[in-house]
Amino acid sequence: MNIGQAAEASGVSAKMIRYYESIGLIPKTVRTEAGYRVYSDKDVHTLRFIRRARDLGFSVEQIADLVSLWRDRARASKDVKRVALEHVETLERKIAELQEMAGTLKHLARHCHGDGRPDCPIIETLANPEEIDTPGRTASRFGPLAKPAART
Amino acid sequence: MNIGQAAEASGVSAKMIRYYESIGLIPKTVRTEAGYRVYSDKDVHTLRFIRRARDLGFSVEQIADLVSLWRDRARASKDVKRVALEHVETLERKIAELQEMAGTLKHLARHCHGDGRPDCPIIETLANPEEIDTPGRTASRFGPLAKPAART
DNA sequence: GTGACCCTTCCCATGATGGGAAGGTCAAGG
DNA sequence: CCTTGACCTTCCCATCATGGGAAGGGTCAC
Repeated sequence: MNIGQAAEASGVSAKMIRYYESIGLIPKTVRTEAGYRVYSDKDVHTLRFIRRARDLGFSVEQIADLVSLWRDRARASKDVKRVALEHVETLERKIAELQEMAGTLKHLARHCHGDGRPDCPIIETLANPEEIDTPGRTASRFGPLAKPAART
Repeated sequence: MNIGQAAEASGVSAKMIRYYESIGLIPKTVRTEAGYRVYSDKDVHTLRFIRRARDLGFSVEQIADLVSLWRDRARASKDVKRVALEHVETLERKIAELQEMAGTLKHLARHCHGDGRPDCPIIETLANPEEIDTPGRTASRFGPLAKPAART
């Protein structure tokens, strides 16, 4: 099977297959005399594994770990679980970060007329974070400002 | 004020200030005879605006829009609101995507012993997505597979 | 043998950011 | 006046996973 067919069958683009090979995530394949890469069904199976792991958001580095755990029939399931749960933590941190952004924006947008007039708490808060809208009740969502943190 | 002081005062790194200038997000500054960039308090104010917008996850492109709306005293608040709500939608799509990943993984991890034994539904599902764990009750979280979508 | 595809490698771009090198500038203290 | 250290300048490279595209060669069916 050529790379195009392997790509089709696995859902991983030919470009990415070559890339994964170049970084060592998958081994170098056999080549035809003309230099074409040749893939077996087993290779396609591996590629599918990789694609599913990507779909779950694992980094290539983590996938390398997962693939080698997969290959290792004496693996300890706790090692797999650890990789997975670490990733879950990363995902949840990211989710919380995005939720904070969305929450702040929705709060601001709720108080923006959204008509032809120029006054707008969104722009005003960006310009001057001292909680100008709804003075009093609502706690400052923009106080310490979504931490300058992990810009991932 | 030199770039280092402007960076300090605004929370935007000197590197990024130069970058923002290079892509036209902020105008070219005055320079001293020696070629040093010089910043005013007004410039720092703009940089702070930009930083807050970044903290809320706006792209540089959106920030360019926001800055020009900010400058435009005849702006319509609906234009600001539109930019904000579009971004909220993007954030929420992203959040949903990450939540699906995290949900799937937590589900799988819940059924993984996480001990020294090799059998592990996480790796097995990656290898063969035909819902091997808890056969029966639980709906396939891995059926159509987290869509190959937006790998942002 | 020719056209329609396929494959190869190589380079470039993305987005926002940091690292670092090589060299110029400035202010303070000796 | 000169040195030193902190700052500035530009330029290039790296990140991460992915796609685009060019230039050149291979394969196959008609």
